[in-house]
Amino acid sequence: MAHAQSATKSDTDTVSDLESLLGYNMKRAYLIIQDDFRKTLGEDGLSARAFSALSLVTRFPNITQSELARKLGIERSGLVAIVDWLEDRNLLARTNVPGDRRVQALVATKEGQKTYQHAFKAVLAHEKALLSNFTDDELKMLFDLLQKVRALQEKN
Amino acid sequence: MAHAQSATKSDTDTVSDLESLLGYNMKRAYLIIQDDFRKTLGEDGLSARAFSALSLVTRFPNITQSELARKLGIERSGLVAIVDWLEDRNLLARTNVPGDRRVQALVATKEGQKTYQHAFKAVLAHEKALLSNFTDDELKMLFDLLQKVRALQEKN
DNA sequence: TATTGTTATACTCTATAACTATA
DNA sequence: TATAGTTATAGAGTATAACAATA
Repeated sequence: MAHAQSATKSDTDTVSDLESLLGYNMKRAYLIIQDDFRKTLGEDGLSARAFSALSLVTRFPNITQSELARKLGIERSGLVAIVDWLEDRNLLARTNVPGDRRVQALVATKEGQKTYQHAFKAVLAHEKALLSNFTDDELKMLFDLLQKVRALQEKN
Repeated sequence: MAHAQSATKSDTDTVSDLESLLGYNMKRAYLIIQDDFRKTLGEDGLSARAFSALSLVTRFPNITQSELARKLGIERSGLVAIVDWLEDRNLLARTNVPGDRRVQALVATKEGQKTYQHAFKAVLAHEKALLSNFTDDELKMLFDLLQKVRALQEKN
């Protein structure tokens, strides 16, 4: 992807060809956002994983762990620790499902819902502040283009 | 960042508010590119870290490990294993620097340079293929916007 | 005192494989 | 046989702290 080369002649001295790869640019940009996220929710706050999981459980009450793992794009096994962590803090609960005793339907507690709404607002506000020098058009463009990348892998 | 909402009314049923966060979109998009990268260079090929390190050593011969770590945005200590790995495969060498015996200047071997050039071309070609349904304008936009995100954190 | 490279160590994230209890 | 949740385990990737050699 030989783009992003609005580089002047003199940049040739300092710019590496990594800069012309989307993967490299994406990783570096992502790390900045990720760092901001962590600062926002704090040392002992929700991890990105817990945040996403809690979000989806809030949005889809009684979702199963398998289904949640699928939506998050991780393995079932990896979800156990996340759900344990959230359950330990009384943010969500595993509940029995009449008719299929294998399944553990997940529901957010009142506290979990409140915690999530609070965290979501904080993250949104911090992103807004971080990206304050982007125009609305630029932000829309960025979201749309990232969505287009994500669409390359249809499954949901 | 309440963008990316070209969502229709009916999407409200299936879309979570995670979709309105840049961090979430960036992570999902990045994982797709990262996955493609790994498939490109194969099981026993260069890792992203080794690829980036080899690239910078090729681009900046005699770079020190401290300087390389700084450019990669990782700790000095983390670089040791990467350099060991590359040195074991005869892709680069640690060399003594007359005048400062603390420093280990890194230089790519002939084989390292060849390996990198080959890998770079492969990654570029795979990215191009992966993103074949993006217009040139879209790609330029995406690169520019990611650069703008990266610029939020000036340090090199 | 400060810096370079290094080791030891630990933590997060993730995957694979195998188990159990159900279906 | 197949599925949901779980456990055990291992491998990246990364960070912090401390050390030896050198400046």
